[in-house]
Amino acid sequence: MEGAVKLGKVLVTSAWPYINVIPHLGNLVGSVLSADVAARYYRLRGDDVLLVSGSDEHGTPIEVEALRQGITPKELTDRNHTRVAELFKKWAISFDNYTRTESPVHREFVQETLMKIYRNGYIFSQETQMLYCENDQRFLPDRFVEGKCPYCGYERARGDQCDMCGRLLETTLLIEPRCVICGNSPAIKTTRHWYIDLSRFAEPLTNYIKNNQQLPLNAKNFSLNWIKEGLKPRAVTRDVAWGIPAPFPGAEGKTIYVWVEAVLGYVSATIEYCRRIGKPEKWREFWFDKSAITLYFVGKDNIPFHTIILPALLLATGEDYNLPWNVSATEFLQFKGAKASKSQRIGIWIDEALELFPADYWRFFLMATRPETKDTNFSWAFFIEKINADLNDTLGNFIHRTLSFINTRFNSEIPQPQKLTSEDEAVIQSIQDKVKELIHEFDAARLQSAANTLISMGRVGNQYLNEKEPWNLIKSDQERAASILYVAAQIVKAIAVASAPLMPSIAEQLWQTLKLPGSVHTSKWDEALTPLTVGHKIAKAAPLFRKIETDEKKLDETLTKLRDTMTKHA
RNA sequence: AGCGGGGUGGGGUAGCCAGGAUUAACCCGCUGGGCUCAUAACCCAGAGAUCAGUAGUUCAAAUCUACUCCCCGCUACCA
Repeated sequence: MEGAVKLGKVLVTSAWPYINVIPHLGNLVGSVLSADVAARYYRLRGDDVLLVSGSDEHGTPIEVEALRQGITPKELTDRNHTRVAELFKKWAISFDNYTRTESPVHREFVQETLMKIYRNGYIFSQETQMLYCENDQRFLPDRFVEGKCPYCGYERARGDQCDMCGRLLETTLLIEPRCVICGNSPAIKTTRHWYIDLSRFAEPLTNYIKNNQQLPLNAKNFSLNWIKEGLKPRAVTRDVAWGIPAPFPGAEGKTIYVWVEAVLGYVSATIEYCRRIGKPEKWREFWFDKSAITLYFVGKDNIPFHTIILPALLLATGEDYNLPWNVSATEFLQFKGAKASKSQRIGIWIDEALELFPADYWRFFLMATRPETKDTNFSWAFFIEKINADLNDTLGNFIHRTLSFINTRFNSEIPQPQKLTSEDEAVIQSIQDKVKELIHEFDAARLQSAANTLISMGRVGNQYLNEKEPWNLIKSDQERAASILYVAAQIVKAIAVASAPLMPSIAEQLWQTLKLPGSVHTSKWDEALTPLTVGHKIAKAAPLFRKIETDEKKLDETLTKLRDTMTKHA
């Protein structure tokens, strides 16, 4: 059997979380979680899948946060990386490699690749003027400078934009500028930086984006527009101590811009994984084999880094890398109408969420509300609705009424059906159609629809049982009742497989209740449509979900309390 | 300001890029009915939307075009 089917290569990646803080649900939904759902789906399809990502840990905001806490940047990111990696495990994110930008493999790969691009003549250096804080001995990115807006007089305008009047600013125009870190007035200082000349890739990038059939509309339009407006050279170096040293001649003391290294991390993480499993050359299958699929899950704020910067870097190596096959870009998950903000306590963080409800509840909910075409809004009311009505009442109840019926009336054995009627066949057909629908949705990264389709399988089951009333038939026509439950049991099995990408532990629990061999996660998608054998004994069913009995107000209070105790421990 | 995305029954969403094979779909809620196997869960029927507005293209527009209003994001050194 082995080797009979050529497996598809699928590299699934997620934008690298920037770990100055723990991610919130909005960070998770479009990137890491979506990537995991997709990866789990492709594994079930039988593809050779690699899910990689890592912590993005360099740059000014990390340095500043470390300074605030009185520790070194490395101490900060060691701690946060460990914490975030643990949390992703609890969220059941099935990374093959969750690495970090401090990884030696990554550092070496970034430096080598940039030197390659440099030797190919796409990188030049140029002097520029930047604000410098003498007190902190640090160059200040625009957003680390505040001052009075020259247009509206707002006292806390940032160096790049005034939040009050919305105007874009030249940092040097700020009245009474001050360093956000220490409050002193910054000076203007000349410095040299290295730039990649993106404009030289305008044509290949345009062709690539136009011809990419998978790319969602938001990513496509945004990217084409960027190119149309004219690609400008982009600095690949920063005057920051905490980062990967720039390898260019004369660039001593400079580090690589975090986004440039983060996107190259997709490659380095693949290399690192393949070395670890003892197949150091295997990474090329994912990055150069033209039949391989590379799938990126990102939030809309970093579309250009994946549709323009990364492809440009890959093209600039001259090595025929695979460019992103799809960049699934989500809009934002808002919280009660506002953007998540740690300081204003708006939002829910991924550590807190798990203290309140099981990971699978969140996973399902987040996919069901995944902001695929527009921003969506988190509210407890909607969360409760999804968990109670969809998971518990529709899906969970169907599974439970079916299995417990088999437990009590058929001695926990899959009953022997008679010849199935056309109505029975129609229901089975309907479930097969749902499974096919799921395949289309997962293939197109339409994960929100997939969550709905999964629930609709429960609806089909509930309708079927209500219509056939096996609880009455069992009194008059035991054999007919047996047929009904046989069919219902097949639907349950299909649900067990189909729910695996979205709710891995619930799916596994169901798989074990059905007493099927091994794990649902090592089985195959086709199992969804393979019937349970007659006489097969199942375990005693227990409800898979519990209804949420509290209300919005109580949940908010619980969260606030939780937050206070967690802060104390931190 | 420029650019991108969005505005769809009371609430939440899909459909729009490739206009019509639908009476504008789905979930929640609401009204009425049914069922009692199941976690007071389930099922059926019904009310409720001229798809932000205006003008246009077309035999045909939620879908394409133009303009207007409102919300979100980005604007290249925040990451």
